[in-house]
Amino acid sequence: MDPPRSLFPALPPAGHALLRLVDSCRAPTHLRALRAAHARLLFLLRLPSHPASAAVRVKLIQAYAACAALPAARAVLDSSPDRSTIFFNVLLRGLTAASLHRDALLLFASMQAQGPACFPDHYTYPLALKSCAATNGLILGLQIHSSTARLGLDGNLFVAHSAISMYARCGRPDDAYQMFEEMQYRDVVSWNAMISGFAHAGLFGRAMAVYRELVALQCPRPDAGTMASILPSMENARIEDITFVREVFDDIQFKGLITWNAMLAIYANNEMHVEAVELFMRMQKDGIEPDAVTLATVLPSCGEVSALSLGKRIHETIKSKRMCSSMLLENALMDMYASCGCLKEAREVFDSMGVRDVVSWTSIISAYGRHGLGREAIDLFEKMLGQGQEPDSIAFVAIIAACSHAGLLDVGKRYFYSMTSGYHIPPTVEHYTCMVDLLGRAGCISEAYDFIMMMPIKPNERVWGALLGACRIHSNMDIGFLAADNLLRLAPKQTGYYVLLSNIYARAGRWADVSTVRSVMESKGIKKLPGVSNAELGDRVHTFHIGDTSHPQSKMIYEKLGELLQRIREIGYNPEVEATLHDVEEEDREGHLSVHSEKLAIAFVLINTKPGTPIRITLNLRTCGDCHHAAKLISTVTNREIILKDVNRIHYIVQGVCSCGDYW
DNA sequence: ATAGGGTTAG
Repeated sequence: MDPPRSLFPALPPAGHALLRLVDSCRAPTHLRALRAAHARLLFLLRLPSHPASAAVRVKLIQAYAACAALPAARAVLDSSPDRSTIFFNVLLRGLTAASLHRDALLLFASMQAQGPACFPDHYTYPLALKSCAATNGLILGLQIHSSTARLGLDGNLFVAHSAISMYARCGRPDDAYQMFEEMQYRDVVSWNAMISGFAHAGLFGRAMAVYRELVALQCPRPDAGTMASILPSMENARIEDITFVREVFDDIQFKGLITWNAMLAIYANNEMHVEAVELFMRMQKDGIEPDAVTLATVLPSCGEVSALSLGKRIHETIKSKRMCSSMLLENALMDMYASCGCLKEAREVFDSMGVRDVVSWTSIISAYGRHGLGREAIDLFEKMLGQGQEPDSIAFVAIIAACSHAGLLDVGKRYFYSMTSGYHIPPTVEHYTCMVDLLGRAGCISEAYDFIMMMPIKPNERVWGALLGACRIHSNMDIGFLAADNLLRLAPKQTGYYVLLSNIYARAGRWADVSTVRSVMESKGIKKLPGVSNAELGDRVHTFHIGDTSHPQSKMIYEKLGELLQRIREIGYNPEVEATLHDVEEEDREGHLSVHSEKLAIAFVLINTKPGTPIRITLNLRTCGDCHHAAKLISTVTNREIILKDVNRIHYIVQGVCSCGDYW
């Protein structure tokens, strides 16, 4: 579409064509074309004297900013004799879009001195307030907000919304809410600003309350922005809130990409990976074209439910749309493949990458680590250093965890100590947890305990949990009880710890402590996370719970499982009653063990696939010793590879041998 | 010719 004639009175046809070209320059790769068009415009119009000059310059500033060439955009502004507020507004927009908020605020501050033609207006203030919010600049934000009031601009919705957002993000959520309540007229963005404001202030409950109030009002209607605004409040959300948001989502008439992407992210952030995958499938059925954000959101969920064929289809989509230049997607692909046990494919993605960042390296290092291939992880870490890529805090978590999974005690320790000595990266509680794990699994229980005692930060539940797990493996009850008591005192949120605690105490006959565990769980309202296994078949993910009989093929699955258990008993399987991590009544133990969700999922895949097809299962807990043993023997008698991803690592089982070396 | 809320990895 041509720009309005009135703004470009004396522009020849060639000028219009050039302006269209300028408008189409929206990415750094278009910069050459933009410079060329700029040069030809200069020649054609003999800028700056041409009557259309101002409007052309505004377009040039906009285009340079969109191409991330901010100095060039600035140069156009500086060289304009006829500059006015709008020039500054456009450049400000470019700076805020590039997150250059300090530069934006400096530019804003310079406007006043340029004279009345360049005074900030109702377009300028929202941008300036946004930069205050992003830089936590409450004082400046207050000053700017009071300027808008002096100029009578505070009734402008754009100004009001950016002020609400600024207050909420600068630690004044109550002031934000007061402004919101005092507004004469509110549109949907007013509500969205308040919802996201509370979210960014960490007040998730208040964000949800405002969200529910908006929905109850029926007017204005929630939109894509509403979905995106509630998203950050929905980490570990209550299931009724998620269901509620889903209903709102279903009611949104014209769902754009952001609406879909936000709903996908809500599922993905709440461990509802099957729902995320199903929503993605529905999205495709409805003919909505996914973008890079969609795919980066759904790929981790594919990994979490072993949806390898969907993951591969997404990979094909990425290739066919030439999205592969996006590092974000390549990194997500590596993780998806690794979670599905496809180390080779993960490595192929890594090797094919033109540019790699620390996230890419960390992804491939942790892929090897999760597979128990510590040596390869170390080689890659060293290669990363050799190529001049600086490791960061998370890269060290990955390499120390890799050493831990492979039992490489000394190397792991060396990496831990090199963090502070070589890289000035202070270890976080994550690193300490990995170290306790590393020491504990290697059998250095008392060293691990001393390590915790000397930690400069307060050990959390994961640290004590790692020690307790190690004590269980190595049957060190003295330190085990110390760890257990500390863990119990922290009233951990992860339910798996209660099972671990309960078992430890029960094994020692400390029944009083067993009932304390139960009462702590009850008083904190902690419900056991039910064990769930997932397996993909065709274009669906099938889910199994412990003792599940709801699957249509349930009868066949149990028959198959009975047959399998019979066959593996013949080659030495004996249910490890004591090793169960699921707490069940004593007399029911052996019966219960046979129906752990991972066993059901294995039987299900065996029934429905051709001989030799690998069996990919994911489990949302740590696999228990009994299922691990059974899976190894099943892999032998059925001649199948079993790839079991649990919360901690990947068990790649071939002919009765697991990649974890029975050490997990 | 310009402005508000908002989605993506280790």
